Amino acid sequence: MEKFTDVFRALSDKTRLRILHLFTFSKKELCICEIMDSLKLAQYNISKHIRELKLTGLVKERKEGRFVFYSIVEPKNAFHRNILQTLKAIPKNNEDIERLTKRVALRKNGKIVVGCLTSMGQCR
Amino acid sequence: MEKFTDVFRALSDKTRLRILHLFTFSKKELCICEIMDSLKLAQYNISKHIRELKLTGLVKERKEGRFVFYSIVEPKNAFHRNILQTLKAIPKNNEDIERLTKRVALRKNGKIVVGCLTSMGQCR
DNA sequence: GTATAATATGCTTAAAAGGGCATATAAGCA
DNA sequence: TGCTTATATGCCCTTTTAAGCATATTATAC
Repeated sequence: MEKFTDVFRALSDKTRLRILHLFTFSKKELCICEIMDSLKLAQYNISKHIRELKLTGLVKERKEGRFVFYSIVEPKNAFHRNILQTLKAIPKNNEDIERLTKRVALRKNGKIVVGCLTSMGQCR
Repeated sequence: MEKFTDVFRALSDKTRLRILHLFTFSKKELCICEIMDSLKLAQYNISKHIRELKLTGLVKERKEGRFVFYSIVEPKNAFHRNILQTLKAIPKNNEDIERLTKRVALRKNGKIVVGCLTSMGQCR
């Protein structure tokens, strides 16, 4: 039961929902700098929230060089599937999506070539 | 968005999930004393948690004399429907269900005739 | 190796949440 | 009216949580 409440707790935060929305919209792996530029939040903030999402098993990571790519974990049971379905029913923040679209467009052949643009936090 | 995070927050508590499970299992209106006897928790505790569930729109109440009957609100949108679907995918606490079954069996023609049995809190 | 960029994390503080307990409110009944 | 029972709520205390800030870690490039 604890595990289930933990998932709900992870979803009970506005920033974490915004992060998850970026994933479900883009259907891509995203790195921290892309997320922080999309949400206009500090780097440490994104990192911490992503950590929560990772701990509850909603998000996974893949390291590639200096970057870490995060993405949604494919559901492995009914509960998990229902959670993702539920997320789809939540209206997304349009500004976030717009910024994400622009940000991802800066990739060259899928590779990140532009670092953090936002000067929030200390990532530049 | 706030509204959505509030629903998730409401579900991020073990006791509240146990309460909701009683409703989804019994498909009935339940009163506080039946819930406290089923979960073996103090009355003030149940009252407070039910209040949260009411505030987030997951549970509604109907007053009947000295008793207040609570029940699940019928979903009115996709998000709400998905939430209830998600709850179904969570394993229930068997002891709770067993106690609830016994407790509800004490009703006479659907009327509550036995008050709080649990001596927790101050309901008796 | 050194500098730099991406990400993680420890510390502090403020706000929220949950349990325990006492008490308030409200309705039925003697 | 006064008592009892069902439910609600205010207060205290402890724990958790999230943000801010500084700093640590890791990998790349020079």
